[in-house]
Amino acid sequence: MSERSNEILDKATELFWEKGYQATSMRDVQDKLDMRPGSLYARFPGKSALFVQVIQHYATQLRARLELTSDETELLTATRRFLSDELLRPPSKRYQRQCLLINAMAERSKLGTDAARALDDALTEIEKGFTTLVSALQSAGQITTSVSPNLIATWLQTQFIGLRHSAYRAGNDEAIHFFIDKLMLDIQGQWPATP
Amino acid sequence: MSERSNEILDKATELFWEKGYQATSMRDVQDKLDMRPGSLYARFPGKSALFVQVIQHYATQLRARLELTSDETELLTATRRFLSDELLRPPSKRYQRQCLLINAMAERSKLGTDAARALDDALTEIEKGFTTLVSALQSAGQITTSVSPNLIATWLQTQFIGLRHSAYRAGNDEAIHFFIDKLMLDIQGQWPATP
DNA sequence: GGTTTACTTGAACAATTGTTCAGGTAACAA
DNA sequence: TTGTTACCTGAACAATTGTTCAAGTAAACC
Repeated sequence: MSERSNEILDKATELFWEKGYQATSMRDVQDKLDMRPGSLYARFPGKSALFVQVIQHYATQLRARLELTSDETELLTATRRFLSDELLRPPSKRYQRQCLLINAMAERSKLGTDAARALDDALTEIEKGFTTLVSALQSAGQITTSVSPNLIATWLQTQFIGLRHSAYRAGNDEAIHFFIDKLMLDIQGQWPATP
Repeated sequence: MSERSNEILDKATELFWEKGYQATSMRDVQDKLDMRPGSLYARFPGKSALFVQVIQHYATQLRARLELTSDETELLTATRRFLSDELLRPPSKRYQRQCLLINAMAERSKLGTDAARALDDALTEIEKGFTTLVSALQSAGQITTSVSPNLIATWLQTQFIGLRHSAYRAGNDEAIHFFIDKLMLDIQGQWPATP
């Protein structure tokens, strides 16, 4: 992957993240990079293929951040810091508080089969990252082992999705801190009987 | 509002809900209703105005369901039933598991100022419904009063958003039941110090 | 020097979009 | 009957979309 291709991917990620898939035109991408259509199509076969690569890049990075969190020693503290970092993106990059993949899910019907597949794979990839974290927490004796790591991981991802929406909409960040605190209590709290 | 206009609104709601705002063309609406453009534009000034009405209709109905829930005597049971009903929409209407408004939020940048405003208002409207429910729960002594009803309502709405995404993606519904059980424990569980 | 390779340009295409409009129809009031 | 109102038809519009392509450029390799 050449330097230029990486630059294209980065700028395209910004656009797709901020505006969505359909709302981002190839001309938007061209303008942001000062490129002509032919140059862009020489590297990426089309809009859909470009989006697939953006999705994969995004999921790989997010999972990497989760794996990094799972390697720390103070796991609960690390978990809290991970959430804070993701949820409290500064005002200049507020759009990043929403999840690119969840945004894409809302437009799933207008994605080609390949992009829809890539989207599903990306969400599964991230779930794996959460599972690693949950397993680490269980091994360290920080949370219950009476519920399977996969199920807790899905629960955690669900919390994460809800919180990202909330963080995007929220007027001030105090409520977000409060919700993170609540989550830290809940994950250590009581769990229902496993189904 | 005439009978025909209501029919238009219903069909348009289905389309916008299932496919999203941009992905739904006025021709889609026309085809679904076997109408010609002029007939449609005689009743609704344009696509954006149609979407505004769909949003308002959607929010009004959802809030009404919350108010109804708040009127029951067994409030915790009613809350659980509300969640089950919303989250476990049958396979034929699976798209309804996602929230129309949250989907619309992902396309916010491509909405006109009027539609964006309507979207914000709709979300506020629903939050009011949650606040009513939480206040009722507090008055009945079912949950803590040490946290303001508004904050718990926002928390509950956050949970609801995450769960709807999860319910849409989930392969089987057992995990969803488990998450609802977990939510019912958490809402009665420990809460952080209020900010 | 000659040839290939990779990249660029800028115009153009076909399809789809939201919307408009001149003219038609049918019911109802005066 | 006459006029009004409300709705409808079907073709057409201008703009935007993703994408293609013939032609040019410039560095790399023989």
